[in-house]
Amino acid sequence: MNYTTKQRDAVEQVLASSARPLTAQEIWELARKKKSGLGIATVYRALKTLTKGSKAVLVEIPGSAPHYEWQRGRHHHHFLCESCQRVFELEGCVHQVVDLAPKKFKVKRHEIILYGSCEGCAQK
Amino acid sequence: MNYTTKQRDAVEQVLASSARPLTAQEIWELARKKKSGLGIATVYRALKTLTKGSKAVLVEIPGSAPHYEWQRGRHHHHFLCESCQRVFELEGCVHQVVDLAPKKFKVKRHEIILYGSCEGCAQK
DNA sequence: TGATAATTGATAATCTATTATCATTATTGT
DNA sequence: ACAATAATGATAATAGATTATCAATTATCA
Repeated sequence: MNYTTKQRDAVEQVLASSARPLTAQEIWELARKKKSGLGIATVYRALKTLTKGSKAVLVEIPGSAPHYEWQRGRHHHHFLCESCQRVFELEGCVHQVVDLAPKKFKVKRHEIILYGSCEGCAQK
Repeated sequence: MNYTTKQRDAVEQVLASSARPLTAQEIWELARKKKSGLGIATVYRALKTLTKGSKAVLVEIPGSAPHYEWQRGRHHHHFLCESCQRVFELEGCVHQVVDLAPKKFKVKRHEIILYGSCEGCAQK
């Protein structure tokens, strides 16, 4: 009940080799170069399997389409370039942000999202 | 070209008197108590006018429906209670978060979102 | 008060990402 | 190679929030 297929391999390879989170569309465009004829539905099916297995993570950034990123384990945050619309991973964290909550609130997780221009777009 | 109506007043009053961001549905339910028969479309029309005029702001939190909050001017962030699904405003900020971006990136704004349980839900 | 133009309520339509459907094709264990 | 079953591709369908449409109602001001 879990065959190995070229379509799944293609999706997994695309995600695993990307330095930044990608949209389902981007993944589709890149993966179909490895497996022509690949359907978008199969991309979603593969993404679903990967996220359920904790191999990939859905990244939701207000103001942009849903992105998917390979699960590399380390805690990090994101940057959305409002010019090219690409999402970048940011290293590190400012853990003190959890102190912004009232003392009686229980903070389980947090997100820090920066918006602006990436290196390439900032130069123009 | 801008009549004063009870429906708009109702929507504005609901938003302006709420301590936390509300969804369009919540605003509708509260505002129709002030103006019976109020339609959801009118709520959206009022929200659109208010946000365009910078009197209200759309608050998007991954994992929850869109919320709207009255524009009170002070910089702040949000907390989503994953139990009751309500969004709360948090006072203050940890400005160092902007340093998470690579030096050549230009950071224009940022969002900090905390997730967990609000006071009421944490007790249960 | 009346004419004029904006607003409203009900609801159909839209939008975008994702899922369901189903006939066809491919993978697996024997 | 073969039967059994899972995976695929094309596309219709779905979901949730918001917008468009349009006849009926209402605010405004001369």
